[in-house]
Amino acid sequence: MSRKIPKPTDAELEILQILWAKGPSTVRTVNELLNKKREVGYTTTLKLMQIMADKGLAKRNTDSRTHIYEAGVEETDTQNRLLQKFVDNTFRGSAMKMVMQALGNHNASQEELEKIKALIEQIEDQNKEDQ
Amino acid sequence: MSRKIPKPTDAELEILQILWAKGPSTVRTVNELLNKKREVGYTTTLKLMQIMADKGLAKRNTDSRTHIYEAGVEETDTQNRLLQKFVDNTFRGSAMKMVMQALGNHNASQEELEKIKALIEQIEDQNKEDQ
DNA sequence: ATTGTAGTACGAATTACTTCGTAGAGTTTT
DNA sequence: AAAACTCTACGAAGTAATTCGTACTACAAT
Repeated sequence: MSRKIPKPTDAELEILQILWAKGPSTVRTVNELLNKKREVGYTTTLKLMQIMADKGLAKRNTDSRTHIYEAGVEETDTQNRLLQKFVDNTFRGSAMKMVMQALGNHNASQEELEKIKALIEQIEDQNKEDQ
Repeated sequence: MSRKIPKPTDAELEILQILWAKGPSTVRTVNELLNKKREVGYTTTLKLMQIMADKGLAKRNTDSRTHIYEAGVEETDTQNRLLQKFVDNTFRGSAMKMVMQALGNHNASQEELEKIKALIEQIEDQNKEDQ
């Protein structure tokens, strides 16, 4: 029986970001990277990563004394789950409203805009096929 | 000295959504609306709204015995603040990545896509002016 | 072999948020 | 005017997340 993997908390997400970006890492490495942003004790990071391994958010290899951790969940999947919840909570479910605000806020470069336009066209084509 | 108004918690945000949607309301009204989604005790809602008034997230008129509450922060501002933080935490600051995922995920209607295209054009025009 | 360094395990304090019970005061109903 | 109801205030329990200290073990250096 594989238990369902829960949504990561904020601190867990911070660590996942590092594991996603760097791949398999030791606690020390992760802690050092975290400390570039804010001060965290080594055992704090260790404990969190142990909890994450428990929950299935991370996998660890305990063959050598120094354990190696890697992400146990996919970056994109996780982002999507969190995005869904965020849109519900903050934009009452209106993803479009959020997209509009994000676009309006952020200084989008021409290149980024092109990518979005391409994506929109792709979606439109698909909408047509569905008819 | 006006204290800085803090970021609303999840429960507070739920209440703000109601206040934004309905305008000035009593605790009873808010509680009844909340209870359409999930069971919450009256005094729980009351306490939260009192805390929100303390923090400045809500304003209240105590002229009559039954206090009237209204939102103390702007909907769009608040959404933007939360959006910023969410993008940082979850998408490592890449608003565009998030937009792409939101667009890809959500089944956008043609009408919505048109709105976004219009917005993009607007941004592009402005980008040109800036040169 | 002793000392120092790096690692895991884990209990427990701390902090933040949520929930509710109870008390008391003001209204309304009978 | 008593009873029933509605409201605010507020302490405090409950729950979840974060942080860290201490104990213990393994390895490395002297």
